[in-house]
Amino acid sequence: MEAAPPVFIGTYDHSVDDKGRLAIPAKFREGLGQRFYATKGLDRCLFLFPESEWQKQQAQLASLPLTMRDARAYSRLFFAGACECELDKQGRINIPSYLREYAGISKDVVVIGVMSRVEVWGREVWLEYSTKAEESYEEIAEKLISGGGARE
Amino acid sequence: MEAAPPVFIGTYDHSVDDKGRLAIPAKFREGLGQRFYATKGLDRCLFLFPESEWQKQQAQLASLPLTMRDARAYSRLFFAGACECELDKQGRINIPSYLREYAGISKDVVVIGVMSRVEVWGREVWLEYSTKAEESYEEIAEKLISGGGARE
DNA sequence: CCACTTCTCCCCACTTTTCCCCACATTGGT
DNA sequence: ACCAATGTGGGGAAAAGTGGGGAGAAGTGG
Repeated sequence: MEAAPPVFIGTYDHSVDDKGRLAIPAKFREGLGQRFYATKGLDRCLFLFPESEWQKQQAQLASLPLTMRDARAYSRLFFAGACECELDKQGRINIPSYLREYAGISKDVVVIGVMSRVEVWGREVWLEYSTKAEESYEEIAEKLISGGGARE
Repeated sequence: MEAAPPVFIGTYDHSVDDKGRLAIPAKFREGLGQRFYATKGLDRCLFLFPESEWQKQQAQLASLPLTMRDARAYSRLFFAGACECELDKQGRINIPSYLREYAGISKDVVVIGVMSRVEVWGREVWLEYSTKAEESYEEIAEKLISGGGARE
């Protein structure tokens, strides 16, 4: 049993082969475990959650009132888009076609660690997103770091 | 046990070899520890944080909500741009290619100590930056000091 | 109900990259 | 001038990423 929640960091360029298989970066394998969950993420990427984190997300969504239109819509996409993944002997998973389409994944993908989750992006989608985001990176950084940073 | 946070100072000219390895200045090794973290810093340089300092940054970002677009973008860049580093027997680390590209590092680098963190610069980038900064050194000083605070 | 096609999964093999170790060059101090 | 410590380079073992073939399961049509 591992009580400490895994922290995923780093960027990895990988590729999906003709059979729809994607090798999970070795550094993420231990944290994700043998069996984990993939679903439609925000901003046209895929989220990969380890079992424990998946439970959390699930619990969080379950607490939303059924009456909220947006909550319903989000839950539907989140769960309908989900998929249980299992690593094969080479450390790869199969990404179902509907997830590949959602994320615009054909061959070249970027796998990134974002704290408690792993994200999978189509290469071009990621380049566009990250380029745009970098523009405001320093701006936000200054706010966050000077705001609540070293002191306090 | 060293409770006192390390203070890094000084400038060192080092080089990255063909395999992407960079020798950490001996004076920084104790302060950084055997295992530490590298991230995309501000102004096109890399930050190296000792474990404790990294934890602080991480904790700060963990509290940001997933629902905020800007927060998501920042978390992604921060964690995707991060990397766990470990000193080899010669006191070197491996700098992943995406970090080298970000900082414009090819061979000649400058490693500087800035209080609680260590920074790694591409040589040319550093020369340009420091030259420019030196010109306005006094100017900046006046702003900071007479202003009475860091912001505005 | 049976035969065929299709898809999935598992295993093996190859290529590339990463990591670890040893050896040399250079610097600074005694 | 010698020794010690630091910075630099390279070679070899191990691991990671990638690709392809074949057995088995599932879906389809006769």
